[in-house]
Amino acid sequence: MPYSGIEQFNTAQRRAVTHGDGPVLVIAGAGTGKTKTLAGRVAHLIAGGVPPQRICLLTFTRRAAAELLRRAEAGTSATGHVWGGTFHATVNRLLRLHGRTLGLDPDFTVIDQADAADLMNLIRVDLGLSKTVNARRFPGKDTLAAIYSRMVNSRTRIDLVLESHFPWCRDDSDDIRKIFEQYTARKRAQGVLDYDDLLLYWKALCDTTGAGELVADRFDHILVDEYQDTNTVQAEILAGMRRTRNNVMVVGDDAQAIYGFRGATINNILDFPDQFKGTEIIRLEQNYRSTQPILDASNRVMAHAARRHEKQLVTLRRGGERPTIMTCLDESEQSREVCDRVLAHREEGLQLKSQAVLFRAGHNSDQLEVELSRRNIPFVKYGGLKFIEAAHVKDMIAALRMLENPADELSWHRVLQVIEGIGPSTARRIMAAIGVGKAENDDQSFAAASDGRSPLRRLAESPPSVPPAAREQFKSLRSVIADCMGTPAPPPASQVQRIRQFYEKVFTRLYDNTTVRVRDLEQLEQLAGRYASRAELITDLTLDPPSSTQDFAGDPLRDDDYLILSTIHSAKGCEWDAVHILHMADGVIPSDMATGNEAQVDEERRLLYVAMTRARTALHLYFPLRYYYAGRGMTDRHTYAQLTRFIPKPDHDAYDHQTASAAAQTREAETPTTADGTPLAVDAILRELW
DNA sequence: CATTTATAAATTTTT
DNA sequence: TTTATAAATG
Repeated sequence: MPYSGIEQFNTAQRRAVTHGDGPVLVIAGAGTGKTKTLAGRVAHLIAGGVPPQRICLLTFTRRAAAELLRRAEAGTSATGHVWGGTFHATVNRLLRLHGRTLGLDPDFTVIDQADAADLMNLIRVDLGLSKTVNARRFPGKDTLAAIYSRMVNSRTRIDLVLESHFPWCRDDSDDIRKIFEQYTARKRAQGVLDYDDLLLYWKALCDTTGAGELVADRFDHILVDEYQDTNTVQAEILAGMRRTRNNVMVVGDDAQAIYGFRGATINNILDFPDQFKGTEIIRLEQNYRSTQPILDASNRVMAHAARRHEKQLVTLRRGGERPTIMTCLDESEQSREVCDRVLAHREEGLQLKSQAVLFRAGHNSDQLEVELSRRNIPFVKYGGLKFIEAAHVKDMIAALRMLENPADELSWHRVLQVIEGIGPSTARRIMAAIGVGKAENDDQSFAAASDGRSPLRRLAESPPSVPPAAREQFKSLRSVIADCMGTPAPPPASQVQRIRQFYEKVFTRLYDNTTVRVRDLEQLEQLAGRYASRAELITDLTLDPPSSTQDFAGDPLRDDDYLILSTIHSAKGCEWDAVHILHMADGVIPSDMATGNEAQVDEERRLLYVAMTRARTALHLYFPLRYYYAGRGMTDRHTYAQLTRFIPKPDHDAYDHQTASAAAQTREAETPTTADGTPLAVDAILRELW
């Protein structure tokens, strides 16, 4: 039975949708209907008789997967069981089924990057590497996690990674190696997997005789979205999954590769035809999203890239305004201008929801958020500070994970220290006494604590002594654990509730604005109500966390109109009628931290390209002239910024240049025009005081 | 001796 | 906003 909606696709899209067997590489420029094509492909396969559960659709984010499946469903009747999601979420499911063949306990728990960093830090302290020596500090935990992740994901030797991306850590390579050794050993011993492990285990699974074929044969078709942002391990996984069957479609755009920092490599796209013999290459170059002036400006940004990109997108959308570059005096004027323009667009009939403000780094929108709140303009921020990163949420997840996986050193370490009177060393002592953590590797002291009982039983039956101040709370923690471990175990929501009650007493001492935090945990409790098992709840919270409290169903804001604020990275794959891009200053874009080599600068350039090509009809770039030195206290010391190097003089005719009022006035003030030559900068001086 | 409190310093993007 | 060190406290 042919797929019915085929007439809605152009020729190239149709080739992709109706492609038969064998490998396909789809090069899909920005706004060329990539999502629609992928969804159509899935619908076509199902209509052609492929059982949905034999299709695996790998996407970059969970949001992308949900959107794709929603659209695919619109084309057919039954798509409920397509395996869709991120690489990480997919392998999580696979490992619960097949992990045992790798010697992996299927009850493993997963830690995110922040947890990984915390574990690194734990080891760093153990090894005595956390101290400052000769005014030099050992790399921080986030740096360590970043080095490790890049090393694994690009499968590059540590020396090379340090040399090319973390040159300031070169001298510490021996100690870094020691930390990594311990890190992997402890994870292994404790049944804990980090994000990178998930991918490695998938690859290992593919390489295992028997299990490898079994897993690969689950799927008739594998489709991968955003292939330009996959890393070496992911490419190896794909190869491993397609050793015998070669039905595979990858979709991507080399001009939109923006995840190099995560080990992604453009070689995956370039080498795909070599890796899979007989690959058909399809190019989608017809843009349906943006007006011509917006595309012109975007194409010219890319034209200066060191590595040339073959395609120049063309659009059918004639007419339209040139993008504007709005020069502002400083960041606060930028915030006011953005608000003014957003509201002006709304007057013209564009909903707030169809507009977005994009920026390089999460904190770039801080001032704007204040201004938006002041003017009562509702907004939702993507990719900023996340729900899951809040300390009190981490506390809750640590407690749940400790119950689920009592060997998990990291969680015990966190939970125990919540109690007044228990700090790092008492926590360590307790953990050693019940047989958690480092003791596992240290046969001497472990032998003393090792009597075959689990840490939880030991805690219940022979509790270690604690300082007097901690006794009461320690007792109540033990009773929480007992309640949650009862048989049958209470449902996840009840466990969350029980833990929350314990934390409520503790939070007043630890944090301020306790009420807000407790409310967050109440929402978490509601979320837990949708889960039958604690394991599933924990995994979802780690692999697919609610991006903010607004993500919870039933939030009144959901139905309202609100402006989107997003980092450029998180805006990937999205589109809006009007797009506002903040901080077009050199040093922000490209980021000062990413100008080390040409490859890094090029990635920043692609980042700007991605941001600009999100716009359908209106594109506004904002450029603050002045940047004040960050620091506390009142200081008006500032530097003057340069417009981003990605828009050089010869390209200025692609934009409409405007100057915000205060900036214009300052410009006048800097060229004295009064008769007596007195600078008329009084107003400007006063203004700077605000 | 261990914990808590206070103070000074630091750099981005995310599954 | 987090994080290492020093001083204060139990």
